[in-house]
Amino acid sequence: MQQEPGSGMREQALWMADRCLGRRIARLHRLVSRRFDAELRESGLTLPQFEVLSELALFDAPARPSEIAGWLGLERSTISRNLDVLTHRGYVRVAATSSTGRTTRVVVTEAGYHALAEAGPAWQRAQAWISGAVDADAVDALDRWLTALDLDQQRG
Amino acid sequence: MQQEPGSGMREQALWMADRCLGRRIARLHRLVSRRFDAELRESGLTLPQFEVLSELALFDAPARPSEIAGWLGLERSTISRNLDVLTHRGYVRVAATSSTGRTTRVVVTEAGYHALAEAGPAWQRAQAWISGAVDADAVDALDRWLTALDLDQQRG
DNA sequence: CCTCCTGTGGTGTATCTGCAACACTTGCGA
DNA sequence: TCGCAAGTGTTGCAGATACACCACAGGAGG
Repeated sequence: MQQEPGSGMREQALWMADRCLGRRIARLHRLVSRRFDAELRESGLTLPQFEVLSELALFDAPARPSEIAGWLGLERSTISRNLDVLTHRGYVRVAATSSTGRTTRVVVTEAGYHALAEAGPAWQRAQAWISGAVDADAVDALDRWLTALDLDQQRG
Repeated sequence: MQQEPGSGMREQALWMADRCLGRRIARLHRLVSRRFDAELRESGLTLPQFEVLSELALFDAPARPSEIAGWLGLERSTISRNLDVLTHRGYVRVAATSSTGRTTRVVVTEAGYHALAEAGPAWQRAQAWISGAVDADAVDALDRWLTALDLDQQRG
């Protein structure tokens, strides 16, 4: 610190780099995302599309696009485009529109449920690979993390 | 299952959607990534750039691009482009090239360490937000997950 | 009834990533 | 020494995402 300003900087940089959570979570996401995409490719679904379809199926009622965006942590615009794709394929159906033609509520069609079911084996392979790598505690930790961050984000 | 083929499909789809790990990890990544990018923006670094710089700093020796790609779970091509950007900004320096001009080894420059240190406060805000959401066990679980998947991927 | 204002859906643009393909290098065995 | 195979850095291309922005809807208040 006295004669070597670079030395202190370097120390701090290493400390940050070593414990950076963003780095680790991003790496986990890339590993998992690639695996899911590779497995799901044969079914024609990407992971984000699978996510949208899943959330919509879980909600089990006509949902507004902005709701879906909030659940998934995705941008509203991204949801809008993904819904376009899914609607075009017949997996999702517009349940209500405003007077100007904007879609206000969407639901999963029978074909959508069928696509999800058809992706089952591929999904299971990816899921088994990931869940088999660790114990159940890790999954619980992941869920706690998500709910905590969600609550925190809603407040601020 | 007898007269309602859609019923069984729907059940399976909900089961998958509910426990899908890809969905949850992707959501966590989006939340975390957005936060880091937002905080780091003022320092001019994106999360991936920060990751590359960090790994390189941790390695503390001239590293080959493909090594970095392996550590981060990123594509070689993505590393190549990010290194271009970082080199152009002076944060990274090419330490060795082949006869055809390909970069074979890179190191962090003094300016790179300086950039990392300068991003410290912003990084700490994002890091505190995320790590403050859960207990230390979750971080351990995350690390276990990464090492397990990494080992599994190296084998096959 | 009108105006403001918040929230929402959609579009344009820039950027980034991965995949596929290419050129080159490195190391091994004939 | 000469191929041949595996690995590496780079680039073209297609796809997806986020941010900024715009147009519209639904209330609150005058």
